[in-house]
Amino acid sequence: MDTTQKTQITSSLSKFEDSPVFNYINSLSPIKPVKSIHLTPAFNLLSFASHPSIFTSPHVSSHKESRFLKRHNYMDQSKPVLSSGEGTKVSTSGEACLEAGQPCNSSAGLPENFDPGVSLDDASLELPNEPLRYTIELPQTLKYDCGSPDCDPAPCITETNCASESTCTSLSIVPFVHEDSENGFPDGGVEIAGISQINQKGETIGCAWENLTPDATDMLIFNSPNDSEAFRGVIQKSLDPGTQFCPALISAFPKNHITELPQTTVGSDELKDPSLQTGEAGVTDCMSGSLMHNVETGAGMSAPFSSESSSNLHRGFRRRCLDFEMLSARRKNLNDSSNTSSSVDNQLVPVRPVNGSTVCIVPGIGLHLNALAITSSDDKNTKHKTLCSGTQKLSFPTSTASIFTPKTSQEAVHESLASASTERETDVIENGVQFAEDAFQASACAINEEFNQISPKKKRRRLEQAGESEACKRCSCKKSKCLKLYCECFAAGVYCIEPCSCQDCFNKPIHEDIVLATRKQIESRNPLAFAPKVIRTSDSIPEVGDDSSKTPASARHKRGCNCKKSSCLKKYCECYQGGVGCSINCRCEGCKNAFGRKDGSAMVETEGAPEEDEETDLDKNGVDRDLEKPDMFDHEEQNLVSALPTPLQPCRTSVQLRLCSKSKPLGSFISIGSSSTVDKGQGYGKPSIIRPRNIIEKHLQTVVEDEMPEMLLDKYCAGTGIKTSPNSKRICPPQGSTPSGRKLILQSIPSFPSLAPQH
DNA sequence: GAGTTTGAAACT
DNA sequence: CAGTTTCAAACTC
Repeated sequence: MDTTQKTQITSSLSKFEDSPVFNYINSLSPIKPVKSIHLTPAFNLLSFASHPSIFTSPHVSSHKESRFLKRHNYMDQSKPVLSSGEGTKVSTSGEACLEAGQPCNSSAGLPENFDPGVSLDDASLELPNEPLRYTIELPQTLKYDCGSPDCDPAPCITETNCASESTCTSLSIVPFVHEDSENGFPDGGVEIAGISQINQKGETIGCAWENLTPDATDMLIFNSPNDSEAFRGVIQKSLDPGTQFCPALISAFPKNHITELPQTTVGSDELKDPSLQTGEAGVTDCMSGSLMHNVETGAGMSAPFSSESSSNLHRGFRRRCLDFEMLSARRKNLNDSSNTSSSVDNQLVPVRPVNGSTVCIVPGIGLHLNALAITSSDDKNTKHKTLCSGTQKLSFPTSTASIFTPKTSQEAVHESLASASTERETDVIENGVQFAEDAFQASACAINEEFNQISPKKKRRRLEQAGESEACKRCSCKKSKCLKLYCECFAAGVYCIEPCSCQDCFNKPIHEDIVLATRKQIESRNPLAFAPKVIRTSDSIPEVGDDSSKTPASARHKRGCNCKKSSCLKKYCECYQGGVGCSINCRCEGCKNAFGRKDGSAMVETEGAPEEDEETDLDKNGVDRDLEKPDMFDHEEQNLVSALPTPLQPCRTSVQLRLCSKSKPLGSFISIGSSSTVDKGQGYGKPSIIRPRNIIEKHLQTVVEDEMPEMLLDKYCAGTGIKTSPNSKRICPPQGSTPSGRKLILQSIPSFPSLAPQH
């Protein structure tokens, strides 16, 4: 722009400003023109990862976003500490913000003004109420903060300081931008806005703060022994009240939906915790889902700031946060785009669980999420142990439910879900739910991780021993560089994290390119390589069907096992580990799989009735079958409730696996049509075990798994003509893979979502 | 915590 | 496709 233009603009602006109309608008709108301008650029840089890359998402998008969000979170935490000064950072935008922030903090102590009272409160409280406005309001809050006398106009977030550093402003501004749609960041704006509407409040604030705080969170890695403890306290807090969680969920939900959710719980609880108040904003941001925020906030908050503890916690979360962020962003997008179902499909795959509530899974992200979910589950489990001694069953994985624990939360969720009449709404809600779950799980996992960080192995063992080892994926690869399927993390589509004890790990966001490339390679060899190992065969795969009965549940292992010495009674056996019975596909010797023997006899164990006709049964009513077998949990939560405590591990495993699959590619795979599949679905192998999990999870899991396989099969088998299973084991049914209904679903299914970025 | 066992994954 | 090797989880002590 030429100076002339600028001058013109400025002049015009001044005119406008002068005009009463402008004033009026100004009064109404929180947005400040100036900020918006700065922001746009910043945005680009920051956020957007936008697309989930294939695998994704985790890496790029997540990474970036995560950072973005993270900061927020951290900021909150750090806030108190901030003053200390981290001006040093320069590199990232966030860092830049820091600089900007510093001045603010130091200068005026603005932070306090800024956050605490107003912003936080508003955020937490208001969020539920006025989802839509958040975007707008946030800015306002910012304004207020900044604008507030306390904050010097100059130093604060506002333009002057930040101006130089677009990031800073950008963050705060973001919301504005979004609404204003001023910038050309439609996406960014949207996503951001979408990501955390709720967050926005906090975020916005958080942003500013974060900026101030900088990456400290990232940067700061403390090994404070206390962390765990601090965490506990926090976590417990967060966990205890289901209510808290609710808020998180609420936040997770699309704005529209949010309103529906019970607000009361949120506000009160969160507010109660001082810690929450302060820290949450940031946390929520990260979580986008806000799920995290409870936990984190609690953590962060609780520790009055031992930056250390909080930092650690955050770190742990971070990873998860990324996912969440991703999810949230996408969800928002979905919501936004919800109008255009098609678009949505690509990104999210709404699944309809039993209840009819749909769950959306993010494709690319899916992996992550899935992984997270899985991991989370594990983590959750672990947490439960530690945190909730009593409630083992509450598995985080199911996470939301468990987390929400309190019925209230769950109920609220359900209600919200139920409330949504239209599919979209349901979808959205579910997305929200899922998201929340994911976030939650992630958070949980993160927490656990943090927790566990001390000694991954030990923790791992503990968990495992506890039977929850599976929760968060952790690997200890030494030679594979975590770029092969040997690596559980990689196989699960997630990045390795701190708790991992791997060596020379390349499965990190930093090496995203490598990871993706490797994934592609592997997928090229075996398209199903990253598909869930456990598939619900019954419907989809008749082949097995022949003796579908094999697997107790409708679920089966994708390739089948090849056990020779373990008699399929140990986790060495993937079928057993997945909580499913062995099937024809298995080449095991001396199969004694408790979930169902290869010959089919075993299956009986669980049930008396053969599953054979799962297809028929499922087709008719997946439920029926399930009913027969506890294994199957259909989707129904009911079953869960009744669920027996069978071998937890298997359950978990199965669940986890499913989750993983889910998270991975599955998400992407799952298509809208899935509903049908879901219905059928159930089948986890011996799901009975699984019950503990939340309903939601179940739904998700079931859906995902079931569908995935089918989809995969269909795709590969029918669609591509590739019949093979990766191993050459029959994945595709010789005949027509799916009997009737399923195929439809498959078609709808996007494609192999797998990690691979866009093929 | 170290070592062994096991079976999937990868390689030939 | 089958056999072998590599690898890391699962398991045991």
